[in-house]
Amino acid sequence: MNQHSPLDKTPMDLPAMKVACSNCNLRELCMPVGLSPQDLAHIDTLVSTRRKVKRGATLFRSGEAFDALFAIRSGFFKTCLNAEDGRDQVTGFQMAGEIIGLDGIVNDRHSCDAVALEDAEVCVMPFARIAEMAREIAPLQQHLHRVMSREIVREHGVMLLLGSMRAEERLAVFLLNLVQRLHARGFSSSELVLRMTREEIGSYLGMKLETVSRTFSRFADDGILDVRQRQVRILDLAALQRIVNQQAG
Amino acid sequence: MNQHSPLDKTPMDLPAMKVACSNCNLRELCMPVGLSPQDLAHIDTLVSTRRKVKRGATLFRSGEAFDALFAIRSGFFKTCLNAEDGRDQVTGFQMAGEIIGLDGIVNDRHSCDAVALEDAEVCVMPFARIAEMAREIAPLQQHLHRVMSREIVREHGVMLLLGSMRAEERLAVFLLNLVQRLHARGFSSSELVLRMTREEIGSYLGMKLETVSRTFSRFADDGILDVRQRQVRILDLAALQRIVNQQAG
DNA sequence: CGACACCTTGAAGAGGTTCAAGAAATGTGG
DNA sequence: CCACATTTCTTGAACCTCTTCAAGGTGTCG
Repeated sequence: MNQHSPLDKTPMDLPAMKVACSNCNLRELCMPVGLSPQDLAHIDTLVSTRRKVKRGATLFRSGEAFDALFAIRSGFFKTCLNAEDGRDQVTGFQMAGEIIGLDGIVNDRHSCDAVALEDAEVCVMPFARIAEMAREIAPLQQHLHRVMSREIVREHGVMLLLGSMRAEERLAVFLLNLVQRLHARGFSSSELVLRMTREEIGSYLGMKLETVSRTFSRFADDGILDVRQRQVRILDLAALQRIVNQQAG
Repeated sequence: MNQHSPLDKTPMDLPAMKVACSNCNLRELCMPVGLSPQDLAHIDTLVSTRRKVKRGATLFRSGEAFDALFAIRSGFFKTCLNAEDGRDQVTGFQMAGEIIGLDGIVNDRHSCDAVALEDAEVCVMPFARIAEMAREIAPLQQHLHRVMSREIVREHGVMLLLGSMRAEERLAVFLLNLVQRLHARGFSSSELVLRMTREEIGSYLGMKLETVSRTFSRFADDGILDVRQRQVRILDLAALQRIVNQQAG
C-alpha cells in the first residue's frame, strides 16, 4: 500500500526495482534536463546505493560525518535542529524528488537531523562524486548550484514567515505550499494528508502545537478547511490565499 | 576616514588602489586557501570590476537579472525581501569578506534587495566565470559549495532564533554574532557600532523597533551593555551568553 | 538653525502561550 | 482481533510577552 495515500493519481507507486536516474520518473525533479545521452549515462553512476529509512528513523544526525547528498525517492522527511539547550526547530519538510543534506557541505559534518515521517527510500549520492562530475558536466554543475540557491531562497521565505506573519497566515502559507508541491507530484491540490504532528508543524512555523490546533479549528469553523486529524481538505482556496495576502496588522 | 570606526586595529583601512585577489588581505575570508601559484593567478581574473556603492544605494534589487556574485571589500550591507503586501524582512547583514548574491542563482534573477548601510565597495565576480573556473580548479569549486552551504546553515540558525527565542535572547544572539564576526576581522570583541537602525534590527529579529529599543534599555539597566544610540559596548559578556543559553520558557 | 530621521518610553491592548483536562486515534501485546 | 497503553489532538481559562498607539527626546544633515 502506498504510504502517500494518493488522492488523484498515483505517480509515486513505483516498482521496488532498481531504477536508473536516466529512467527514473522523478528525474525532472531532482536532475538537470536536456542532457546528452552520454551525460545521462554518466549521471546514472551518481547514485551509489539506495537506502530505506523506516518511519521515525533518522537518515542522518547532527554531528555525523557528511559524505553524500540524498535524493528522496519516496516518503517524507523533516529536518530539525536541536540546540544544546533542548530547543528544537524543524527547518523543513521534504518530499519525493527533493534533495536533502546540503547543510553538511560546509563542515563535512551534518548540522541537523533528518527524520523520516513515513517509510522512505532515498538515493545515496556521494558528494565527492557529484563534485567530480559537476566539473565535467556543466549542466549538472548548474543544477547543483540551483538546488543550493533554491534552498537559500526557500529559507528566506521561511524567515519572512517567522519574522512577520501571524498564526493564521503562517498556517495558510504552510498549507498552500504543501498542496502546491503535492500537486506538482500529481496529487490533489485540495486534499492532503499531513505526515507530521501538530507539534512538528508548530515547530516549523514558530508556534505552539495548541495554537496550530486552534488555528485549524478556526479555519474549519470558517468553512475554509475540512480537518479530520491529519486529513485536510481545502474547501475555500481563495479564502486561504486572501489570508496570506492581507497586509500585516 | 574609515567608515568602520576601527576599535582595535585597522585592517579594513585599505588603499584605494586595485588589489589582486592573490594579494588581497580579505582573501582568506572570501577565497579558498592553499592554491597553487598558477591557480591563484587564474583566480585573479575572477573579479571583473570593482563597484562602489554609496550608503543607502542598492547593489542589486529583487527582480533584476542575476549575473554576478559580489565579494564585499569594505562597507556593510543588508539584504531584504519585500513581499507584495508591503511586508519587509531583512534576511541578513553582510560585512567585508562576505559573499552576497547567492539568492540569484536559481532563477537567474535576484530575489531580494542588497542595500549598503554605509559607503561600500564590492568585487564583481561574474557567475559564469566562477562556474567555469570551478570546473577547472577543484579547491575553488569546493569553496563555492561551502559558501553556499554556510549560508544555508546560517539561515537555519536564524530560523531557530525566529521560531523559538524571546526578544532578549534574539537581541543577545544578534549582538554576540556581530561582535564575533567583527572580532574575526580585527575589531574589538566588546565594542561595536551598529550600522543599521532599530527598525532594521527588528525586521531581522522578528520584533518591532520599540521592542528592540526597550530590550537595549533593559540590557543597559542590567549593566550588560552600555548603549549610546548605535555605539554599543558589551560590559558583561557572560551575562549575554547566559541569556542565550537559558532554556526557552 | 531648522527639518527630518531615529530613538526612547509609557499605557493600553491583542495574540499567543501556558497549564490543565479530556477526547480521539494509533500502536502493542496478549 | 480486542483491550489497553500511549501518543496525538482539541478546547478552555488565565496569563504574559510583545505590539500598537502616542508623545517627546535626541541626533544628524543640508
